Amino acid sequence: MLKIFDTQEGRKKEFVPVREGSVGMYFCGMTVQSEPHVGHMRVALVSDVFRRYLRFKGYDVTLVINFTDIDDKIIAKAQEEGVEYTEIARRNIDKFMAFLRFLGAEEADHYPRATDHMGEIIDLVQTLVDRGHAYPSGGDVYFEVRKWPGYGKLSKRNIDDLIAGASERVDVDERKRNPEDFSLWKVAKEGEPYWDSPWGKGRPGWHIECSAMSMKYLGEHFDIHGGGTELIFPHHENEIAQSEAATGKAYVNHWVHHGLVNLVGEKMSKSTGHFKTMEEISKRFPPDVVRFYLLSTHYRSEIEFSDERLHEAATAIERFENLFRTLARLVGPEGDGEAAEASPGIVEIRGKFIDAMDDDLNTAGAIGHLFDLVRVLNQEIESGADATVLRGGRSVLRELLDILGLLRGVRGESDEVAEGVLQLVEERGRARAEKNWARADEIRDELAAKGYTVEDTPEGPVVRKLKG
RNA sequence: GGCGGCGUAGCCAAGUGGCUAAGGCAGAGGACUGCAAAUCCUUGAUCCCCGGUUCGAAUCCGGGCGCCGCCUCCA
Repeated sequence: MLKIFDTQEGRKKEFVPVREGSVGMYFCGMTVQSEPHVGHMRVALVSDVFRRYLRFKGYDVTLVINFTDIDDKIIAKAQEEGVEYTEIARRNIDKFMAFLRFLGAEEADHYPRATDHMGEIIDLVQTLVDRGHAYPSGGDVYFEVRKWPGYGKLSKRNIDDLIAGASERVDVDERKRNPEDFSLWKVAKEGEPYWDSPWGKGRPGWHIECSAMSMKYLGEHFDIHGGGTELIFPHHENEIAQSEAATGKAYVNHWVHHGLVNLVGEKMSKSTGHFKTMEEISKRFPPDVVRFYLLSTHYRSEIEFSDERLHEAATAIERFENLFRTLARLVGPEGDGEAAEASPGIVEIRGKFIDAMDDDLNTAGAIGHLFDLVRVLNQEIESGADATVLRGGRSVLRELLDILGLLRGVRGESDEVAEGVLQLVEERGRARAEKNWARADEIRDELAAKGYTVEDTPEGPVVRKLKG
């Protein structure tokens, strides 16, 4: 039975879809004010693995990831660079999409942008005004928080504490009836982009777009809404208030919040400039390494991103690659040849993997079981198990790796080698046949200098590229 | 000040009442190898501290210490 944690209830709940057989998921993607960083990749990965696993469980999944492509910072950045705000948005959205592909995340079904949904946003604001939950004031429109009794149920805060705690920071604005009210629509300042609305020229506040767009693509009540923990308050709290006040019904069943990605103990933050861009990461580490690393901690935990951690992940990943290479050598490529059912030990491990994933997507536990599976397969190889059994075991490993989206490109083929390398390997073979060990080792050093390592197996030498 | 989270072997990290506390990285010993590599075998934990509940707690409750996040744009 699949259980998924829900921030609102503060516990794992059995997953029961709103509509039988299908799942609607909405994740807050990014505000495209600056380049995507590793933190954004965690959303991409968490949503991707949720989708893969729910699909594995037989659901028809619709995934929506939004882009906030209009806000103060984007406008400021555009003015600073002297370009249209759309240019800033386009550039960063393109990068986000490129890194999704880099990581091997499947495309979402929809990537809605705020600026493409002004009609829906304005309609929703109007509904809230009509229902008495919001009020126009000086070209702005505000949500009246005190009129919504459920306010604070997600973030477990009450309004008075909020005001007291943040008294120095809450905007004091004479257009608001109460300091805790938040804007649904903001009047356009001179020189800013704007859209026409019943309240004059302006643009949406930050929170309303997610309500409008999620309900457009997934309905007024859907299954999973996700994002980073820092979005719990105020963004998601406000989203619940707006959406439920507008529709009069429950909005989301499972609020899924992943932990933040830190760099050496400190949160990455746009305001401090303390973050790593994906561009930097993608140049230095292969996709599987980044993916493996991000999945080796439970999604709700914080995770520290460091070179040391990434290098460990790279070493760990090699265990899988080595196994696939050995298997390809012994029993041929995947899909070829007769396969028997995997051995009982492997079938048991498969069950444990699924149990872990059923338990709120415990990818860290699941990966632990995967290493058990690797060991069992290596043991079977060592003990000379039948090729059909090995093929069966390999297909289970592949099935489970696919759920995590790992090692999809790794088929165990030999590495491409540069010119002259094979000749050296052959020469080394001759030297070894003549027991000229000194020459053989010398050639091995030469190969290492060129970036290759050679392993002697019963089936002959295997050349591999050294990992940089 | 308010709200919330975390503290498990050298490092990372599962486990949330009951078999010998997963797994990875690093380390040590062994097998295999001409030597390696890969692989296999063996090897490491007073579960932050102090009380309490319980037949039984890493796991629940109370207190303490330490670290972190949110309350303001942020995945």
